Amino acid sequence: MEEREVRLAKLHELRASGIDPYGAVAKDVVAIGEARRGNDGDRFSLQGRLTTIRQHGGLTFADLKDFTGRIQISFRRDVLGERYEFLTKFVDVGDVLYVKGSLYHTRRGELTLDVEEFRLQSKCLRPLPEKWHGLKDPEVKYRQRYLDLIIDDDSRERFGKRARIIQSIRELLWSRGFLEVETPILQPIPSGASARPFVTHHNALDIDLYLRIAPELYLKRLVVGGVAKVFEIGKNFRNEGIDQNHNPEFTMMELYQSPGDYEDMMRITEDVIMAAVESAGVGEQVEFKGMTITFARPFHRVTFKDAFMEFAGLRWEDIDTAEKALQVLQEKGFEMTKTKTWANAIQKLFDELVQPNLINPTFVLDYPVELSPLAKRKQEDPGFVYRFELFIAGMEMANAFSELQDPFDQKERFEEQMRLKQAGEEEVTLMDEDYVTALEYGLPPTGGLGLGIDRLVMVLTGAESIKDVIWFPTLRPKASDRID
RNA sequence: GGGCCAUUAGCUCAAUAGGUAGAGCAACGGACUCUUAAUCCGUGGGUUGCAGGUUCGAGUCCUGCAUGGCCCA
Repeated sequence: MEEREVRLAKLHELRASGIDPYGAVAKDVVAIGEARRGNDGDRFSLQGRLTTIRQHGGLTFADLKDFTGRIQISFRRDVLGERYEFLTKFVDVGDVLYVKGSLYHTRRGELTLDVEEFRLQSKCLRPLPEKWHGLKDPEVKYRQRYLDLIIDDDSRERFGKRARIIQSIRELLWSRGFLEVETPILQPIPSGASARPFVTHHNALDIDLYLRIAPELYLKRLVVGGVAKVFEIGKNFRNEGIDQNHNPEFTMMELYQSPGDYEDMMRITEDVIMAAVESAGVGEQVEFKGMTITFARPFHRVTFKDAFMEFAGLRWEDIDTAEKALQVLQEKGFEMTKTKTWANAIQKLFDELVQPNLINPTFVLDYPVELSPLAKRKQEDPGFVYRFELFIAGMEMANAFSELQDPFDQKERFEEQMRLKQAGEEEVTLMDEDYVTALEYGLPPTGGLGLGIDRLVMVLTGAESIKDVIWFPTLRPKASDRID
């Protein structure tokens, strides 16, 4: 008889004897983490999942876990009487139990709750993965995250940290007077960034809508409307490949501040990152994929131009035209697949040669206008914009700029993007006329910032794959789970 | 999209050279009132990811497919 059938038989027997294997709600329970702070003699009611059972005749030890921790509990025949037989007959590893009792320390010194009353809160019908070796199959960990969370303490702590990091960012921004908002996820024009969108259809309106690739243009509309300090934490959706740093849906924080500029954004980026570091409970040095990352402000700053010399040994004069940049690309053995523009070439050179070397938090500033259709031109050098990106551990972590205010310049930048699209460029920032109209009403000087939450959590938890910090990462469904 | 690797009991893993699939944990029965990978005695458990092929014989070799991982584009 398979284990599931054994447990099912117990379930039926319980019901036959009038006991509900899915018990009534217990409203007096405290978190296990809280009970662990109690003293000998304190009485607590707990609810948690039984993860191991060690039976010794008339005495049974077991481990009870919830999201806040683990505690040992003990059952004694001389205390429980008939209930003790119920325990040995009907309770299995994996069951969710309600227990009530008092704390003591065992001879070996372990804090333990001696159970006086207990109740089955939910029968577990399937065997749990074995806790000794745990659950290793990454596919199962992602698909059945609940098993991963039950079994793997590291995973549970990692996701706890994720939640705390997000909370720390939210609290920091609230404390500084930023208003938290929600802007459309279903958008008629998926602009605000350059990425391929997901398409969907609204039946009543009979129009295609796109899942947002960025909330940017809507948040800036709010700034036009007078919401001077605003932020949003939420999902963006990009229809691209999946790898260790990319999931099709990922969590972004975007904020806008007016009056503000990219200098302000650098300061607030440091504030946000350092708050996250603190909330994650890691020191200022973090090990990540064999790299040692030091979080110390001020973060290193280097201009886009100078970064090529500092991190790749390339002189700007040797890559400042399409021809020269394409030639260097070829010399270094990289292919140009898309349109052969300077913007593409220089971006590729940066991605391949500079970015992997940006280990400690580094602000790269003053990007070419060709790469930044939404950022404000530098007054003294209009071919470049007041924009920076933050890199940590070779990953793009944040992107920010002084926002482009001029509606005519913005319109021209959009038009240039549409020309590139016509020329075959797949990823462009799409024209949004309604946004240009908003700018005509007047966007005050504004600094804007976008921060990739998942990647930050990766670095702060040592997770090598973005899938390990996303509760339910995108996977190809099994054939039986497709609706087609 | 291309390459490599993996897929065996509920979990973690074995299986010589192609010769009828094993272990630990979990489960089941029993002993045991301070264990924590509890211990001791005993028992059962497999569509070897799926579909074909080669062979007297396939977990093992070949082809295709599926899912995942890593690398590349």
